[in-house]
Amino acid sequence: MTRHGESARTPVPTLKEIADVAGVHASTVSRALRPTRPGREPSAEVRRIRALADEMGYRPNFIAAGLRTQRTRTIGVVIPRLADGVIASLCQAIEATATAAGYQILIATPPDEVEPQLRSIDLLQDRQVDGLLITSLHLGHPEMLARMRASGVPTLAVNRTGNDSITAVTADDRTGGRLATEHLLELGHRRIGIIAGPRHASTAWRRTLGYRDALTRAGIPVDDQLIVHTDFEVEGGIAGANLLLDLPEPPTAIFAVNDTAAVGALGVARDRGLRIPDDLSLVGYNDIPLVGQLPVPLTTVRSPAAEVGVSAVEQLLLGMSGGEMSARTLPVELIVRGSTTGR
Amino acid sequence: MTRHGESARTPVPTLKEIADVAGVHASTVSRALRPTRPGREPSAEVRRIRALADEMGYRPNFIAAGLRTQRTRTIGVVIPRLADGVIASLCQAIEATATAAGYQILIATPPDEVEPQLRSIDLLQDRQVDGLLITSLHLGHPEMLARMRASGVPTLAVNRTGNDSITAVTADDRTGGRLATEHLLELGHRRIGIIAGPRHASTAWRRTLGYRDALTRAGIPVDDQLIVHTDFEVEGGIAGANLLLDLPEPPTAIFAVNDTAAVGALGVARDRGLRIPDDLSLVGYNDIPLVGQLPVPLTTVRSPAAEVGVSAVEQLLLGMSGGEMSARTLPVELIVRGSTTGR
DNA sequence: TTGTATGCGTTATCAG
DNA sequence: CTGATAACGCATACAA
Repeated sequence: MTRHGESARTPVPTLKEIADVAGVHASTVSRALRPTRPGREPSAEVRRIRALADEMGYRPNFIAAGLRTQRTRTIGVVIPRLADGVIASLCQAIEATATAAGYQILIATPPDEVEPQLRSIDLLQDRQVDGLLITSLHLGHPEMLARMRASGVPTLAVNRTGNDSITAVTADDRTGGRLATEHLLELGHRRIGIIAGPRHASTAWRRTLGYRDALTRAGIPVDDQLIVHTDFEVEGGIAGANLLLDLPEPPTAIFAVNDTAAVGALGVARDRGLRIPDDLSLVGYNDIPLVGQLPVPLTTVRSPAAEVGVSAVEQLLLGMSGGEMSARTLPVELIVRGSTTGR
Repeated sequence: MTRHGESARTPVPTLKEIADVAGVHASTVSRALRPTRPGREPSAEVRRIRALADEMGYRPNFIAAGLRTQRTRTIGVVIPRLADGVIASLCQAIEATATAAGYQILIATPPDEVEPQLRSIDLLQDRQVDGLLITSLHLGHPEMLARMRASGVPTLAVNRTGNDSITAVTADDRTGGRLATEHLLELGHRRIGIIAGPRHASTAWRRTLGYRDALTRAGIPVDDQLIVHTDFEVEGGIAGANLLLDLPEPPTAIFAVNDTAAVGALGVARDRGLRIPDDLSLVGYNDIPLVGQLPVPLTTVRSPAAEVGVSAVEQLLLGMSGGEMSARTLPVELIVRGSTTGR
């Protein structure tokens, strides 16, 4: 009877078992199995051992190797809201880049609150990850930094910024927010509402900062009534749009800081009999694949989620090999489609 | 200088270091730190040791413990197409359930091809995962089964079925496909096209099977021209809809086996000047949050992605504790909205 | 190049 | 209940 209670399993052989069959010492097998230095031919003995290991179905035990070398070839990823398509794209890019570099990723996708996220960091560190990627919404939280520092594991913020003391790879959200708003201003809109996402999410507030930038540059005073905070989901878009459109002096255009919320706003417009873009202009953010195919395709800002993931892993790999990680801010692009028009 | 080249890090203390300070043996610390049996008070000595460990910032090393116990408290998840929102929801549910049970998840999201997926399975097994969840599209592939058997690790198919020899937790895709098609039949449609997804994806072909079921029951011969295979993305929906609508005798209704493809079809309808639902009825699949908010909200089938994830982890936990895993097929629900009408 | 010995941090077994 | 010891599987410093 085996540990898990199954019956017949072919046990994976260990180095020692290979060695016994080969008539050499385990350490010899260990050495024979490690990659030959480039340019050098493996000796006949090495080839023999490798063939035997292969035949016996040898597979290295990463746990044992990790204990010995103090390197697990594992990257921890703390990534709340994984169910969101944009976040998932980011995650897939992280995984692909890590895998290509010989790393695996250990994922935690805790709720959007500080405590669970701290627990996630601890758990990943307990598993001796070689590096840590964090897309938390609460990076500014002091305890967060303390935890990240504690273990000395190279840690990088992805898609978010917190404190300056942690290196971050993000998209240029502030510019994105400004581009979206400037586009509406150029079309002649003067009352522009913004569905601004959660207060504690740096992506959201940086896009909102860009919105403020644009208005300020245009000499238009910022009306705080026009800034509504909600969540990133469809429901948030619905709630936000209703708040804005119920104002005594409602906006003629709405900028939602993500596409999902923009679609929620779309539903509200539909229910109120407002035509897009004639009665209301709408701008989203992220350019998720769906929004280009809507009956009225959505004007939006394309944010390079996959590139952010790739770049983050690259920086982290650098950090893990003793180098200095540097912050990256990747460019975004305004995609003008049919949901915005002049007035 | 530490391994990774940083300077000042507070090294995490080991059991031995705690023991030295406490003036006891490491094994005593180990025992003191494991949970007291419920109902029993921890002794004064145990409390003293725990307080000291806490004060010194002790964190258990899972790698070392795993080597010793042969249990890593890790579940491997092979989950292609993670960038898809539905898959990501499934993944998040898996993670949450696993975390709640004290497990972490190691993720691989390989491309939709056999070879990379086999590699993913091997890599996860090399890391001594205690159990394996696989949402591969290629579960039928013989090599796939061989690999899954090889290590004796409890393995479960999620969201897919392959061969009967592997236990699976899925949604009832066949019924879903039938419900969608029956709805269109009841509305009077007789030429119903289906954007049927990839041939090798069991979810897709089971939904297609349900489509065939419905037609057969209604005594309507299946016209193979009306079944077009594409991918799961927006682009697939566009290509599929174009193929169908270019037929000499085009369908009056289209059933897309996922919402994303349905939105692609929506774009095609828009470009061709076809009104939904008057000129063309459209049914999707999954009920992603967006589609309820479209100008014409989409009729679709709600598939319980999160529940599938939860149930899969529950079954796997059962299997890992020596029990017998059993197959689950979770119910789906037709959601009728505005994109379908009679003719 | 090969074998020997040691240790990574933990837990299980055994004797006291 | 505690301490000592061994072992998990591997990698490496050192000696041969």
